[in-house]
Amino acid sequence: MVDEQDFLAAYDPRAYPSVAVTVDVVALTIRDDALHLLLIQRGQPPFEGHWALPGGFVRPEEDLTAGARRELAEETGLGGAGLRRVHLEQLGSYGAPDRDPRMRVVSVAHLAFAPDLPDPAAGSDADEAIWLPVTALTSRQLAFDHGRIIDDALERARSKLEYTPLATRFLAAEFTISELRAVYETVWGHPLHAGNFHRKVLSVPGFVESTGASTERGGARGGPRARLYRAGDARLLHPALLRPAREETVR
Amino acid sequence: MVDEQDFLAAYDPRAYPSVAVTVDVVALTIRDDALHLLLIQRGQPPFEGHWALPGGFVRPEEDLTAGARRELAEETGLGGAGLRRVHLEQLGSYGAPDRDPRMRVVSVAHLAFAPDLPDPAAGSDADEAIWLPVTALTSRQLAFDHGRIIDDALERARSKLEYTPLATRFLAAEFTISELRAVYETVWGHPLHAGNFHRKVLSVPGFVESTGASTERGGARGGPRARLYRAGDARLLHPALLRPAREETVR
DNA sequence: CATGTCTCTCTCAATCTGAGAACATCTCGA
DNA sequence: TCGAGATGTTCTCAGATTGAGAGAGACATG
Repeated sequence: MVDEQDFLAAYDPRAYPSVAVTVDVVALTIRDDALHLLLIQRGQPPFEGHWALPGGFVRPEEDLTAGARRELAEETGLGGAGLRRVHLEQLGSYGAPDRDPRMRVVSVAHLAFAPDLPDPAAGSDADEAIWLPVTALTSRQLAFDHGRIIDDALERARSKLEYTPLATRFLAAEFTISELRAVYETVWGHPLHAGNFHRKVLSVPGFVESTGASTERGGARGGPRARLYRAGDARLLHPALLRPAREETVR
Repeated sequence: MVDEQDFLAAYDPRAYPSVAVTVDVVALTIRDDALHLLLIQRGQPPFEGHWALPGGFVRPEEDLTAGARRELAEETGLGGAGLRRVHLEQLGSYGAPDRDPRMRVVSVAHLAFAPDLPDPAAGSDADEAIWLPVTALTSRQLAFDHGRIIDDALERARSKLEYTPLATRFLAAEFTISELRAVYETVWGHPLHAGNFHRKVLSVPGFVESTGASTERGGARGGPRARLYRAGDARLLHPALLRPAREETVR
């Protein structure tokens, strides 16, 4: 069971064939009531012209999450203050031996939830980064195994909204219950009952807290001014805000 | 933002400083109504004499999960057939720059649920592997950041029992509802109401299916023979089997 | 064979959810 | 300026789910 390489590596990991480690980020935001993610069109082979997640090699002195935060900052043009409202978590690692034709590359994928951000400045990095609606993904060619990473990320995002208050990270610091509901409807992909959602959000301890203020105007198409809330101090929703039953996905 | 190394790596990842990638496995099982995990006492520095998770370097031709499965097989002595009943999933990656004093090592941690297995054969691998009760962890010195990995794994395990039927992976192919309840009580660390648990398990579609048979004898301390079930075809529990409220952990 | 344990079912109250409705407030176009 | 329509918020009510307790019957042990 113990081969020569393992034996050497036990004393000195440098004796083992090297692997490159990258961090990739699935950055999600909501624009015009549609879920968007940040993609970059590749300028060189492999997969030249295909779309890829923002990412790059981990630097020697930085932690994995720090690398992801750096990549996100580079591609969005966001500074330290702006990044603070962005949620970033590790999604998982992807390391199939043939996922990069050049050499063995293990990618540590991350997932980010961001409020609506301006379009990336074209000159901030060498490549062209854009916010693409997830519904437009099928028409784009994706590089490497990024299609699978994105699928996993979207499912994680849907799931996270159920038991964490992270939906608020898609919104400004102050928001209305209806705006929060729109986040859920966009990420989950189906409408929710306004009254029941309202009741549920206010009943979960620490989900949101009232600012006391209201919006300046009513809704664009009518309706009264809405009360404003900010994110509460809960890290988990209890009881959770569950998606309606989805029998198909269960088996 | 684009430094020399990034620039080179864009064309050839080999130009980038190398990182070692390992897979580690937090293998959990239940013995004598106590949660145990597989640990190995290290025979060489660094952390000589400390306890570590089974793991090792990823081989060039194997996927991450395949590497974890191989490590698990080596340390448990389990063959292909035995491994099939073991649940294995990726937990997350740990890559703090200083987590291994020798060089930059990124570890892709995995989580395994196994039925009660025999003690590892002493000669199956160079190191001494044992099943240690998780309650005894505080008295052992753990190598690297394996303490944190184990903490994360235990929390993941507790959470997984809520919304997946994976508790059955701790049991033999056929089991009683009481044995299943014992798994939950062991992993969650507190007793459950027998009647309500029974009702819930049978009401969740696809969680368990009846074999029609019953145990040969009653319980060791009395009681009727119990009906036997096997795992159903559900991959998710819907509605979930939630832990009782835990206000403390929420904020 | 008496005692205590355990499986399994049942009841009841409390809570939560889904669906619908009521009502006041506001925007917009006629 | 006014009416129509949309929206925010609160209620009601029925159905489902959960927590707690109780009880009938089967079984091991001494």
